[in-house]
Amino acid sequence: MAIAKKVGRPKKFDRDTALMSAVNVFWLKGFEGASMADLTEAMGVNPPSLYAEFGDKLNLYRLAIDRYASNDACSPLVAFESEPDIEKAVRAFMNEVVIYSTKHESGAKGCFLSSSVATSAGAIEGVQELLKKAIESTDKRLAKRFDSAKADGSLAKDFPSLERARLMFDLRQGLVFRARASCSAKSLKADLDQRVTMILRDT
Amino acid sequence: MAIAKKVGRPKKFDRDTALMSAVNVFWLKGFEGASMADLTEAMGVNPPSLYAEFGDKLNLYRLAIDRYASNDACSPLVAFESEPDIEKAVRAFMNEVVIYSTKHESGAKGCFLSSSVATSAGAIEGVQELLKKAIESTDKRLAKRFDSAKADGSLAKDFPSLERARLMFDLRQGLVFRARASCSAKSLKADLDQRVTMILRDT
DNA sequence: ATATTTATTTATCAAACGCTACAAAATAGT
DNA sequence: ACTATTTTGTAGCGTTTGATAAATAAATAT
Repeated sequence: MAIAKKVGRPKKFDRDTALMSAVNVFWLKGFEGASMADLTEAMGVNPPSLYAEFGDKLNLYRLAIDRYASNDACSPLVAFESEPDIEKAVRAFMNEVVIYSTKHESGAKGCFLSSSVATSAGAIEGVQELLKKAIESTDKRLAKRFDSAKADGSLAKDFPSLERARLMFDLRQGLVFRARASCSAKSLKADLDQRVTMILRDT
Repeated sequence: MAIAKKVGRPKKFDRDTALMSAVNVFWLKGFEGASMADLTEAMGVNPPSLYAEFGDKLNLYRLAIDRYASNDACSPLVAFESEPDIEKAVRAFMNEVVIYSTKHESGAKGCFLSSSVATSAGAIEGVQELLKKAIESTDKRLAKRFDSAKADGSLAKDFPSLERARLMFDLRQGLVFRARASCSAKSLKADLDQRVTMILRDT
């Protein structure tokens, strides 16, 4: 029933595509830095349609954060989860982080949450909570992969999954911050080997 | 000759104090999120005086970034540099990062550069460069302390100072990001011991 | 065909924004 | 005391901003 025909003039835009365009604008310019004119243009949605579909600017922002944070297809996470060998998986994750934060198709550097949304956590209602949830959820998602590796014997039974998940995620923030400051992908990969070892080292 | 009396009505504000107040406002609200009304009020400087002293909003922002980035008194760095024992120094650094990013007197969470300036690096001329310089300078400042420890024999001669400096700084970004999302200081200290070990481990 | 529904388009609105003119006030030099 | 110099305080300038009213267009239902 997803494509059930409705009465009335059809929408000219796809909701999810438009929302992702909004993410890109907010990512590049921040909440206050992104004007409604920027958004309507990038999304291909006129102001009245935008307000009817997404509510006001703040609500659109929250929806954009939610859309981005709950993206199962986040490439570093997918790389980490889909590679069977745990060492290669960790390496693939870090590698994808570098690619993602330096060469995103939208042109925006870094990560939407850590390079852009973080700012608004200081002043905009509800953003802190969204960020916190996203962090906890990512920690858990990373830890789950370590748990799988423990289950199949690739990692020791006492491997501290959650601690190393947090470590991996924190290292990621460092890379992403450097990427936002336009450090080169090459420089970000300098310490990759050592960090993979570090993340997987026995206790 | 610093306090040489000048002709004309004296200024009502101290330049550096006002600049630090501007840092706090930008830290909390971001560049576009901070209005000139917010700034003039927090700084205790009327608009005409502000423009005469600091130029326009963008110039004030650049000055604020520079003031913050070149602060020799940054408490985590000072803690790291002043503690003679290298292990205690690393621990003190991480500990101060947690305190600094969760309990700053201004009420702002995180770090001005990584939680706030990073956003504007996407759209505001010159900010990327300022950020990159601040990162490189901090990497080097941290590495210097490791070099001292190598010189006095506390660390092995082949200890990779710069690599571990980058590691320490990247881990810091992770903590700071969590702090901005209002994670508790206690939760940020959970992995402190393991991370100190990690940073100092022999190659 | 006509009515009903929904979305689009265009043109704006009031409010907030960054910024500045202007006159009063406070200092030092003579 | 008077002049020159500099900063302050107030008020308001022209834009830009987030958001909307009204008319038009495109679909389905009967």
